[in-house]
Formats: sequence, structure tokens, C-alpha cells
Amino acid sequence: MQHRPTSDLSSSADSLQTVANADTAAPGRARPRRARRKNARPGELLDAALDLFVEKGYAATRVEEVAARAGVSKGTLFLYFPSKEDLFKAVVRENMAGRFAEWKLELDAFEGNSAELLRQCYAVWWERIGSTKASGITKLMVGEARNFPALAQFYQQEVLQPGTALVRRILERGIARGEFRPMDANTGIYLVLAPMLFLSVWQNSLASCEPVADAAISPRAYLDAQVENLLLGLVPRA
Amino acid sequence: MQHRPTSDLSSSADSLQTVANADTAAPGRARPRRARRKNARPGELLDAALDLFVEKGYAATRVEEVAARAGVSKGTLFLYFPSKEDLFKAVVRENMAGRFAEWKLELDAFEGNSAELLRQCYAVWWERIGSTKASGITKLMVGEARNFPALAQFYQQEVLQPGTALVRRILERGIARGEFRPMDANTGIYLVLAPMLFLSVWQNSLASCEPVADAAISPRAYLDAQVENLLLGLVPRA
Amino acid sequence: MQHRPTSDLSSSADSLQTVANADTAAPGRARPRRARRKNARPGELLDAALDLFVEKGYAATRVEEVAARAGVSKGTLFLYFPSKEDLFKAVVRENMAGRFAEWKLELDAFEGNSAELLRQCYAVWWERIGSTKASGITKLMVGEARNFPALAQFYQQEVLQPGTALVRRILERGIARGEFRPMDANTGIYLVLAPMLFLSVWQNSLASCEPVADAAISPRAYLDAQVENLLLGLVPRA
Amino acid sequence: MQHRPTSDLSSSADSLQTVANADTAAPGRARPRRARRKNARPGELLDAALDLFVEKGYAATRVEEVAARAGVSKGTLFLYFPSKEDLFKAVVRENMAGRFAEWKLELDAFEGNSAELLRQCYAVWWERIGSTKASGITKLMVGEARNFPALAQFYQQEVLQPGTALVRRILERGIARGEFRPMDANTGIYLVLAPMLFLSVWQNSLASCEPVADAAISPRAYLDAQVENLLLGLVPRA
DNA sequence: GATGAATGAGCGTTCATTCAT
DNA sequence: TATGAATGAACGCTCATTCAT
Repeated sequence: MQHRPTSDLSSSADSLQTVANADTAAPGRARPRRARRKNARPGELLDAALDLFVEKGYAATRVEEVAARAGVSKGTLFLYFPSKEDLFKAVVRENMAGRFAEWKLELDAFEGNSAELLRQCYAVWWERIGSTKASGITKLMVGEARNFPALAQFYQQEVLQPGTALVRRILERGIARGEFRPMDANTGIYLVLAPMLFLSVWQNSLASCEPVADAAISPRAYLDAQVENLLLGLVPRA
Repeated sequence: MQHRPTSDLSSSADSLQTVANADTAAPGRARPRRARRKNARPGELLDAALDLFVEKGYAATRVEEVAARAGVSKGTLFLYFPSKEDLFKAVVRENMAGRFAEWKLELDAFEGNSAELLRQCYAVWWERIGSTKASGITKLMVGEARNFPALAQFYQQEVLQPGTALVRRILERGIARGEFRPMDANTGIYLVLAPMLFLSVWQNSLASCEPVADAAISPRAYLDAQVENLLLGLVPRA
Repeated sequence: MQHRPTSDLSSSADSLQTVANADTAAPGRARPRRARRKNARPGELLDAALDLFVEKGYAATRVEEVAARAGVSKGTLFLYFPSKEDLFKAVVRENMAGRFAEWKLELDAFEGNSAELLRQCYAVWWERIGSTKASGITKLMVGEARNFPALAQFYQQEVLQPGTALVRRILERGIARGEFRPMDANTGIYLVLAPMLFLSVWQNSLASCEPVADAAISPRAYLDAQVENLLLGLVPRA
Repeated sequence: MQHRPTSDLSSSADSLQTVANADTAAPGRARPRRARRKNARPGELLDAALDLFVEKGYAATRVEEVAARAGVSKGTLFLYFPSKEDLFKAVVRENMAGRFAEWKLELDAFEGNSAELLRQCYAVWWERIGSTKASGITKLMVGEARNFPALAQFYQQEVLQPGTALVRRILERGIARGEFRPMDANTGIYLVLAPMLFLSVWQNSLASCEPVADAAISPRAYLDAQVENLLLGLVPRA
């Protein structure tokens, strides 16, 4: 990846956020069809870009291809995103924007026992992330983190920290309620996260190349086994 | 050469570097501009290429940079590898050549109980792969598998299949000896493999970006917890 | 653009150049750096490429030089021709496209005696090919035929075969009408063709280097002498 | 063709001449086998280079290939020829060195009529040049003359001028003896030369590509026809 | 705003040439 | 003297980015 002399990471990122959020930021005003279509552009570009970035990687994805898939010309893409790098950042940001607040609410509202909560956690993750295109983001970050330090930091702050916090709450809840054995939280967190992160990465890379479907992972069976095994370890013996 | 900014991995990595730099490290004598060391070159180039490919990905790594890190000119690289793609393939092949035969022998010779064997398996993996530069190959493959289908297939055949076969033997041994509970092998395999693969990927990508060492994984603690938790699930209850 | 330093050829060549430069020749207004003239570009590039290929040969001609001579950047050339080889092929094709159909009609319509027809043939060839840049194609093909077998075959089919067919018709007409002596056609064809082909090749190579204009060929005198001599041989003695 | 900063044409050319003539310049001293072999090197290299230059053109011929065909290493070639350009020049020079003196003697000694002399001239040319590798030089010069002006001048002086002089003598002899009709010498010269030059060029380029041997020139028949036709024109009518 | 023709820095690769052995 | 490993300038081609329309 060649670093063309683009502007500072944070500033352009900020402006992007603004652009990307434009159509939600102006509520309550009906627009003529053409304008609505115009405001739909960034989203279509982000969708197309996510697909292609995940499939081919950052460098191998050409902006012209993204534009074509979104049904616009190359020039139009640069109207919305000042550079390929900014497009990439916007793709990553867009696909992980504030789901955690909602999840935290759901978690706080959960009333069953902690094993059930953990199962629920995996199920919800699979439904909303693991089985969707969003899972490709993780693989993307894995491949490009070192080329985009600012983005890696963003991912840390916006995804990993909220995510680990959520998991930590689950573990602490279980321990507090005597449903999980006491344990080091930091390690426990990765016991819970690793299976999900691994699945995201694997499904979007080597698992999608298998000509030999022989040893293919069945995601559901894999997740079920992981969570059950996890619980066997977490739940204190009778 | 560049040290991956990882925490626990550095010591063993250092020893590798030391070997690779041995003949250039002689102090007080500058290496002549045109050194003739035909036999040493491919290895040095592969080392440099592994470092850079892992750090930046295939596309973002420039062959000239690889050559420079190996202390030779761009042209020299092409004396040994006909193209960047061939260099990439050689890097992948070189770093996973036939360790599995040896491991199989060690596995067959093991006489303790199966829980001990699994612990041993993790320990050996960490020592020989996880803590070495070879772990970067997994991350590399994850990032580039879709761009190099032939290589993905090679990795399937030469690494994943032997690896899964080895794990399968461990599981079957445990089940046959009544030391593990009966289970679906395919799923069980990934229960065992996922923690190792995830660690390889994570340590070489996001974990090496952390400005916030806060939630950093301690590889050893992580692996220990994983294997112990695994065993809690695998070993039948009293 | 560059004027081939040939003697008698310059006048007609000049008229060609004038046309090609027509819209840039407008004085007092510099062409904007980014002119959008999609339709005009391929032709200008082909003209520039023909000049340079003829002058320096295929390998010694750099695409950037071709682009510069056509007044565009290197990248623009690749907008119209996918590769240097394709540019070369286009140059060859462009400069010999279907003149033969027209010539055949003219030939069929000719009513004079066959000696007159042969003289006419030479005159027309000189006017439309020999004195124009198109004559450079022959020299080009001579130099590169072995490196571009497909092109050589194309030239055989599209140029040499129609050309020899035309000459054959002239000879057969003459023989049938008793105006030429009976002869082996294959050999007769090259008696007619060689002077033209030789002139094309010579004028575009060694003849254009002569610092010693001493022994320079005057194309017209040369052709006249060739055709008259030819006729002395072809026409049966009284 | 890229002009690396090589030394002045004439000076290096001179030194080459010296080298190339080295083994004839030291007569009367028997050398041990190894030394003799050493002195054979330049000739073998020139032979190999002639073959390859004619076959592939100057640019497409790699010096390593020349060396390999001559059975020496790349470095050795540069021991004898300071650059590829000098090798090229030596090839051209070597293959046209002083045959003309001998031919002039033969011509002066000829006692038959001038028509016979012209036939003889063609026959000798075919035997010593046209049917040998030396004919490839002409094609080479045609392709590269403009890239090597000094060489073109050399060819003019060393080949074309002696050649035209020889032909001029034949024509003047014929005219003086009343065996040829009076004519402009300059034009007459090319009437005689063109068939030979054309054949040299054609045989070494397009004629050697013909998958369709259909319209192939038979060199002998072609030359016979040319000379006979020529004579029909040259010889005054009864 | 939308387009797509035009740009040019950058990279992979080649190969004539050098030079330590 | 002969070798061939090493060099690095040069070139074909790509593609993110610009900008006239």
C-alpha cells in the first residue's frame, strides 16, 4: 500500500463522518426523489466498498470497481470520499458504529442466569455480526491494521474496548452471582472473544477458498461447541 | 531488521534474528558493496520478506524494500526469485515445511494421559510456531488467501490438513482411552485449533498496534487458560 | 513532429503533418493541459507511433516518447492502446487498411495497354504509399517480423497476398493480351514488387542517414528506370 | 535502444578492430592449444552474435545469450567487447571486411562480354554473400541504421561505396564496349543493386516467417529472372 | 452535482555492465 | 584470464487522483 501524501488521518476522517451521516442528520425534511437518491450514494458506495475490500483486500480493490458496483462514476466517488484511504476508513467506521450501546442495554435488561446470557451473547453476535458482511471488517482490520495505525486505534477504541467491556460485564455478573467460577478477567475475556473473532477472520479468508469442503467449519456447530465448552469451564463444578 | 513490537515474543524472536545477522554483525568491518554469498542470499531474502509481508501485507510490500532489508539490491532479489509472487510463495512454503512428520512421531511416542498430551501440544506449538516469526504466516495467508487461490490450496494441503489430522489423532486417542468424552471430531478439532490460529493472527496484526497495552493478551496466560478450559470441557466429569 | 530527412518525399509528407497538427497549430493560444479530445487521440498517437517506430524500431521506441510526441501523457496512451504491442499492431494495421479493394477496381477499369497499366501501377503506388509515411510500415515489418509472428502473418495476408494478387492480375492481363511475353508468374511478381519494396525499406533506413548525399537514390528516377527496364524485359521483342 | 553513456564511437571501434585482428596480426608464432582457443573466442562470439542479431534484432538479443552460444560466460564477452554496442559494430564490420578488393581484381581480370560479367557478378554475390549469414548484415543495417549513425556511415563507406563503385565499373565497361546502352550511371547502379539488397533483406525477415510457403521466393529463380530482365533492358536492341 | 478523459508518481521486472574471486 | 554474482538505470504498465466539461 503506497502512502500518497494524503491529509492527516483524523481531520479527513472527521469530515467523512460528517458526510456519511449527512442524511440522518437532516431529519424531518422530505426530499425530491433525485435528492434522496443523491443522499443514498455514500451508503451504496460503502456497501460496494465493504464487499470488495473484504473479498480482495484493500490494495487489490480499485476505486473504479467500487464506483462501478455502486452504479456511479469514478469521479463521483471522490465527491464523497476524498481518497481511497478515507473510503476505507469510512467503511470500517460505518460497519461498527454504535451497536454496543444497544447491546449494553440488552445485557443490563437480561434476567436469566449467566450461562444463558453467554449463549444469548453468542447467538446475537452471530445474528447481527457473524453471519453478516460486517464480519468481514474484522478480517480487513487484521490485514491492514499495521498500515493504518490511526484506524487500528479507532478499532481498538470503538470496537475492542466496548466489546471487551461488554464481555467483562458478563463475566463479572456471572462471578458475582456465583454462576461462574472466579477468574482473571483479562484472560477470561479472550476465552469468550477469540471464538467469535476467529470465526470472522476464518470465514472471510481461508474458509472461503476451500475446494475441499471436507473439513469445513459449520459456523453454528462451531459456535455451539465453543460456547458449551466454555461454559463447562466457566461454571463451577457441583 | 525490525523487531515486531510484541511483548512476550521478543526473546525467542531475537535469537532468530541473531542467527540471521550473524555474518553481517561482525563489527568494525563494513560489508563490501558486492559480497558474493550465493548460498546465504535466499535465506536472508526470505527472512526479510517474511517480516515485511507479515507487517504490511503482500501488496504494500515493495520488492526493493525486501532487497534492502536483506542488504542487497533489487536486481539481486530477482536472481533468486523470478517474481514477487514467487518470493511470496517461497516465504509461505519455507516457513511451514515438514514439521508435521516430526510432530506425529512425538505424538505417537507420548505415553502420558491425553490431557497431558494436549497441554504438551500447546506448549510445543507455542515454542516452535506461536512465538516465532512462523506465526506470521497464518496472518499472511488470512490476508492473501483469496488473491492466491493456488497458495490457499497449498496451505490447506500442507498445513491445515496435517494439522487437523494431528489434532484428530489426539482427540481420538483421548476418546479411545476414555480420557475425553465422546464428541464430533470435526468440531472438536476447531475447539483445539482456533485458539492457536487466533493467537497467530492477532499477535501479528491488531495486537502489535496497541498503543493501549491495557487489554493486551499475554500469550502464555491466554494459551494456558484456553487449554485448561478446553480440558474442563473435554474431560468427562467424575 | 519530426521530418524524416528524405529528399523528394518531403512535400507530400508535409501535407500529412499539417493535417495532423491542425488543431494545435492555432497560434497565440496554448493548448490547455488537459484537453478532452477523445476522438482525435488515437489517430495522433498512431501517427506519432508510426514515426518513431519507423525511425528507431519497436524496441528502441519508448511509449512515453510516443505519448509526448502526440502531446499527451504516458497514461493517456494506455487509455487507447492496452499495451505497447497493441499500439504496434494498430500502427501496422491502420496504415495498410483496405486500399487494395479500391486498387483492384481501378485496375479492372483500366483500358489502356498493359505497359501503360504497369507504369500507372508504379505511379499510383508512389503517390499513395511510396512517398507517404505508410512506406515506413514495410521497413518496420522487415525489422520486427520475427519478433511478432502473428503480425507477420497478418502482413502476409492483408498486404502481401492482396498485393501479389494485384500484380499477378496485371501480368496475366498482359500475357493474355499478348502485350507481355509468357513467363512464370511467381517470379514475375517479384520482378515487379521488389523495386517498390526495396525503395520503401531503403528510404526509411540507410537512405535517411546519408551524410554523403552523393549516391542518394532519387526515388522518382529510380522508379522510372525500374519500370522502363522491366518493360523492356516483359514486352516481347518485335 | 537506450544509449548508455558509452565512449565515442570511433575510438572504441578502433580498439575493437585491433582486438578482432589480433590473431592474424601475430603470424609465425605457434601457440599452445589453450592460447589458440583463447584467440578463437572473439570469432566465436562474433559468429554467435551475428546469428542472434539477425534472427532477433539488436535490442531483443541479450548479451548473455550470445555468450552462452559461444560457450563462454557473460563476463568473458565483455573482456573482448567493451559493450553490446561495440559487439554489434564489430559484427557488422567483421562480416563485410575487405571482400571488395578481391572482387575488384576478379572484375578487372574478367575477359568475357559484359552481360556475362553481370551474370557472373550475381552468381558470385549469391555464393559468397546472398546465400550466407553475411546477407543478414544488410537486414540488420536496415533495422538499426538510424540508431547507429556512425555505423551507418561506416556501412556507406565500407560497403555501399565500394559496392556501387564495382557496379559502376561494370556498367561503364559495358557501355564503353558497346555492350550496354548508354545510361545514367547512378540510376543504373541501383537497377543492379536493388535485387540483391532486397533479397538479403527479404530472406532474413518476412520470407523466413512464411507459414504459407505458397508465394515464397526461390532465390535462385528470382536472381536469374532479375539479371536476365536487367540484361534485356541494358543490352541495346539489335 | 456528475462525468470520464487525462495525469504522473510509483512499482515490478529486465538486462547491460561491473568487479571480487 | 574467466567467471557469474551483484548492481542499478531504465522501461512498461497501473491506478488513485484531478479537473474541464
